[in-house]
Amino acid sequence: MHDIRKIRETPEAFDAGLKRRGAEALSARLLALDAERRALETRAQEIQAERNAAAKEIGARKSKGEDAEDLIEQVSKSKDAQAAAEAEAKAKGDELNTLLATIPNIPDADVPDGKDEHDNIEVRKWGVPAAFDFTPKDHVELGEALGQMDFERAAKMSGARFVLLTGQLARLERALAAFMLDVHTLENGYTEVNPPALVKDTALFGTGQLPKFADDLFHTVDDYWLIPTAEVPLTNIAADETVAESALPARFTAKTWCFRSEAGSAGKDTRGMIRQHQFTKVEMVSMVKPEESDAELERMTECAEGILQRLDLPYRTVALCTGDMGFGAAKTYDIEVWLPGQNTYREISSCSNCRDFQARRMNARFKRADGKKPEFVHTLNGSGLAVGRCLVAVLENYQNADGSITIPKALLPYMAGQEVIRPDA
RNA sequence: GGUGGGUUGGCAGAGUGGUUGAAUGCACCGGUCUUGAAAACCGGCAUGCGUGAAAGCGUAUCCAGGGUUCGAAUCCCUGACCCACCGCCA
Repeated sequence: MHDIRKIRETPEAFDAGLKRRGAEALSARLLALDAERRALETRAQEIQAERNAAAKEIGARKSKGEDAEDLIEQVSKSKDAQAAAEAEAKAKGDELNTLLATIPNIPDADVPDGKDEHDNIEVRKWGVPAAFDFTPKDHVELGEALGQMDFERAAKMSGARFVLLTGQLARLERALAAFMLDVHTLENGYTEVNPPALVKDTALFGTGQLPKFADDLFHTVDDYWLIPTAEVPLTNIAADETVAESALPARFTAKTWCFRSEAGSAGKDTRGMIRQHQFTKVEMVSMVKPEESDAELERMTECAEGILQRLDLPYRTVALCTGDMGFGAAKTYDIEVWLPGQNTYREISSCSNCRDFQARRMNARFKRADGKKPEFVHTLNGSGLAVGRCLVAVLENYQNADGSITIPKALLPYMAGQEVIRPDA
């Protein structure tokens, strides 16, 4: 959500930012609504002030036992005019807010301009894809041959885009998530959270999924929404709160299921575990002071990359261009892991600085020690990592010629002594 | 799901429909006193919005939304949440 006062002050910069994202200039329309709203509000307040004064006078007269009928009659007349002005002001305000709520965040100055993912810029690359002396299989072939990854049975009960992991693969997924959580909590300073997976619409408005992207979400009949990412419950921890400066930075991590309708993705990544309606993800969220959010984005991205480094999975980090960034982000790094089965890098993490965009929507503030007015915090979120896709990466990168999977060293403590995953006996 | 009770400032807690943004206490900030501190005493102490160069002025806010009234923290209706008990339940 944007600050209308800031738009008032620098409308050109606002429109220029929208243009970089491929959106039309809106400041003129916003400022017209804003001016109308304020004029109507002032008029309503003037009428109200007169009525309040009259009501006081009536009270004063009555307490002295005097007659006040003339005033009562006079004041009654202004009632409709006031109600009308108030209603109009509210209508304009609603219109303004409705429009504001659908406007994406403005990209940072250093975000590369571009139309789509082809214009993203690689900022670094880590690791060297292994050379196989056989043709590497993709995770579907590997998992099904192991007899521990079953798309057909999942489809029987749930339809497309679900999977049933069993045995050692189910354990491997659990191991990955536990490993990530341990690193983030024990080494990276994040507090582990086990949050609700069903939330109200206000929470989704706060992080920016609503009102624009309802189609991407699952909605229950009794009006809950399934979270598409733990970013939603973790960031909303700060909603409607004003914390002390000393409480920042606040860092939270959670392993949750994420539920996405994938409404606009029909036909895309239909094979395998890459794009599912339900997947496990370990998420990181930070609330920081405005002057700290640039550094925090770098830090968070390093925390995510650290997981891949310790799993010895090759990856590259890209800076998203203006056209590929999410609604609430001012700057985003995607981390893409190497998948030998697809012979390409695929997104496994996305780390974003939302600045005060979400904080303003959910009213998340902090107060500096010097006692000045509360300010909005800056919020950041990043996957650390997408567990399902990480499982895919482990299978494809650690596969052996016979179809068995070597367990990455970092996961051995989580695998009950098992070093290699083989087909079920 | 049922019945009953509740929701007032940072906290606790008053508040006969009339000049109440709201008593009082605690906390907090400033001052007096003190070698220093404590105590005592004095004063201050909510937020949003509009307007204004500023001081200020106006307006709204006592869970939320409607209503009655010249006037609502106070009366009426609806809803949310909390607490207790009952039922059900991992």
